[in-house]
Amino acid sequence: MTGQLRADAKRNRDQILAAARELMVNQGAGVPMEEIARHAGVGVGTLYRRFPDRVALLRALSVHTIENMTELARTALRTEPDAWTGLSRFVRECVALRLGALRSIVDPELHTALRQSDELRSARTELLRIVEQMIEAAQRDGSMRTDVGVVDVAMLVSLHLKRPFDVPGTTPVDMDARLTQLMLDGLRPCAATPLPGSPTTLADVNWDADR
Amino acid sequence: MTGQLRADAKRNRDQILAAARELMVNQGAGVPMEEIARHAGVGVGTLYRRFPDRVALLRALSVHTIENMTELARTALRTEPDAWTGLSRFVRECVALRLGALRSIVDPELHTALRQSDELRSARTELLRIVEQMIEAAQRDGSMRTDVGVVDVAMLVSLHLKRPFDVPGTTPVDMDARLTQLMLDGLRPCAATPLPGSPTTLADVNWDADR
Amino acid sequence: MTGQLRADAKRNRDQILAAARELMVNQGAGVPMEEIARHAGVGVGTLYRRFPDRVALLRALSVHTIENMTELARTALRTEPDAWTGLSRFVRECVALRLGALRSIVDPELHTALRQSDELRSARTELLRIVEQMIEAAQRDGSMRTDVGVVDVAMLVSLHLKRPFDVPGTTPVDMDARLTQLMLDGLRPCAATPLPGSPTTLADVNWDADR
Amino acid sequence: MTGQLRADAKRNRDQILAAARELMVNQGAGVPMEEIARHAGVGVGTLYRRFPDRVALLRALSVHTIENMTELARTALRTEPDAWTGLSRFVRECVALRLGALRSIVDPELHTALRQSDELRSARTELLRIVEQMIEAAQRDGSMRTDVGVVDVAMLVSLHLKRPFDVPGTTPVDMDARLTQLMLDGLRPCAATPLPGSPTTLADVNWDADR
DNA sequence: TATGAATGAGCGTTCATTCAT
DNA sequence: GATGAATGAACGCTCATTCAT
Repeated sequence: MTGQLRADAKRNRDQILAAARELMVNQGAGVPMEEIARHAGVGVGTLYRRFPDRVALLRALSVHTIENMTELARTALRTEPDAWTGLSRFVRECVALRLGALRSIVDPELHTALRQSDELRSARTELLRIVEQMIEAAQRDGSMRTDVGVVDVAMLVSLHLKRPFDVPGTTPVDMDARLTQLMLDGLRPCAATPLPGSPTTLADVNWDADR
Repeated sequence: MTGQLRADAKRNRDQILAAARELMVNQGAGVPMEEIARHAGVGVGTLYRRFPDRVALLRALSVHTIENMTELARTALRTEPDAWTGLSRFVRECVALRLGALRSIVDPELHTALRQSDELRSARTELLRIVEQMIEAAQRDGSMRTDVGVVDVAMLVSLHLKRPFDVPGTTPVDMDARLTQLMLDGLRPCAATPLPGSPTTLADVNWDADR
Repeated sequence: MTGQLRADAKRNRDQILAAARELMVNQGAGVPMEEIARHAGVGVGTLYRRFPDRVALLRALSVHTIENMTELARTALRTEPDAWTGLSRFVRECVALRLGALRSIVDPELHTALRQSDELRSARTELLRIVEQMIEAAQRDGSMRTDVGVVDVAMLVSLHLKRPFDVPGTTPVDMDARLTQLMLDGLRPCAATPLPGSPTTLADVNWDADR
Repeated sequence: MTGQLRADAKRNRDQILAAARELMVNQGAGVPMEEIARHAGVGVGTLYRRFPDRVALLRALSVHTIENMTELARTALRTEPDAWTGLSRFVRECVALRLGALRSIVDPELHTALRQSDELRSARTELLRIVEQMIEAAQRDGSMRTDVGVVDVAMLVSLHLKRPFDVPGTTPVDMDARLTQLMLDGLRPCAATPLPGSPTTLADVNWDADR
């Protein structure tokens, strides 16, 4: 009985998240709440019942997204023959799906609000730990330069999540693939020019300063 | 008399552009027009007299910015010993100054509006031509991979114009330098993995499709 | 079976009324219906089943309150040695319990809606009749000025139902007692300054004009 | 030149305050801002330009009102033959004009916000000082009971600012006069029943606790 | 010509009420 | 009969743009 109700509610929640993801990734985090509701096929009231305000919605979306990414990372690590291939695949998938794009779209004020969330914090840490494993393995077997850490890679990927402009004469999907490959090549040991500073790893970061 | 007035007017215009640049780069293209006017030390009315609406302001700002970049590119080309060094310097300068950041901040709707401008179009072409010279020279002397074109590089740089998040435990300026270097290393011939598609050069692009 | 249900229903009804009274007296008649329901430990649906809208709830609440007051008046009349003492006690009790405060909290629009109720009308008449008895007796034995009627007293008391501001340095309960005493002293014959108009009694009032 | 503009602006400001006073006194402090604007003959934007939010409007209104009251008190003190007559006149005028009614209409939350204002605080103190002079003089010459202080009187008057219900068969203005007279008679020495606590004067009150 | 006042459309959010479960 | 999810109208407030001075 409650199960039924919950099913409906759950479905609504999911539709809202899906609509929000699509609209926010394409048009920025400022999309009118009403438009999100409309796309999800519900009234604004329903949206607000699930997510008390825009920040809450963004938070839920971010956690959801990060969990998707974690899943992708795990699969890549498990499935691919070596760490570097796994990492490359993971990065390509993130870019293709624009997973995580939200973090980069958010305006500074919202961004600050987001950082407060413990749930987000721990989801992020879990993800980064897995990516760090891939990186360390790749560095150990010599397929990746050793002067970069997870945080460097995360920042790099986050830059690539912005959808590039449409340039008439090119196809966006090709452009994406080319840019991503250029980024990956920059992580290889061969061309490595010494970097200023030192690799930024999970251990270096004091996330608590966020609080 | 008119000379006086024109001087004043010019000054107003410049102050407005400066204020707009600073505010928009830091807080996004959505900054209230009134705040821009206040920072520029003029009334809103004056702002609107110079730039009939937000898009016009953005357009002027973009042209101005591109002209700055062109200047930087020219100087780098003239001053540095070889093309690759010139290109690297130019890229680092653009990133450091966030020149061009506006294009990437702008929301899609504004972006479309911007593309309509002939003035912008020709300023951009002029800039890209110079960068293309650097690229071709660097490719000729073997210091740069040959499967990329100006447009690829431009897209790549534009991704790096987004200001990265503050990660507690790192300094933004270091982070910038590291990420930029990684991007540049990806453009070197040594690690080059074959790219899908073909290098996108000025000649390949049909800008007219924008109209 | 039905008995069970009715008992439950009755209990729900009472809980709702109690919650509504408490919240409305303290926070005004505008309290969200959902908050009332929550405080009563029921769902909104249940609240709306019992009371089709806010006005109906208010009406029930008012009737209930007036019945309480009637009870107090009866007891005071029966228990106290003389009419004036009885009246004073009744007034003090009403003020202390903020009985009737709802009438004064209600915004004009709701107020108009309330007046339509026959049930309310007759409960009120019953109460006023008893108070009138006390007044007439007190006037007869010389302990109360003779130029006032029930309606005057009722209006006066209703003014005193508004909770006074907290003034730092005073205790609300003391303040209440002082203000109430000042009001009662004004009803004594001794200081009586002639009043404009004539005493307003039950007989003078044409309640039907409300309809 | 600015004078002209200011004249217009000033006129708008005054119209807004007048509209706000009328609507708030009659319908509570919750009147839609848009309705206030409409009554004032301006757009909402204008209202918000003058008063950044509802609290600011209420604050301005309160200060304005208190200043009116101060003026009335001063005149009464100067003009009437003795202090008691002056006080009576002042009280009657306040009631007739519903001056100060706003303080009593305000919902608790707004009320708290209002107390923060230094401007309001000092206007109020100035008013209370003058009323205190009248009270002390009246007490000295034996025309007023000595167990009450300004704060008691202020609270009493504030209760009487609530507009009484329309009772069919009575005229509101008569009702006002009768109720006010009853209040004043309660302040006379003759019928005085000892009050609990002690007179609350300006000196007793620790307004700073508000901050 | 520069100013900043005025306008009103638009967005975020709340809440009374309805209705499917 | 009880529940609480869904709806949408309404209100507070902001900001782009216009226009009187």
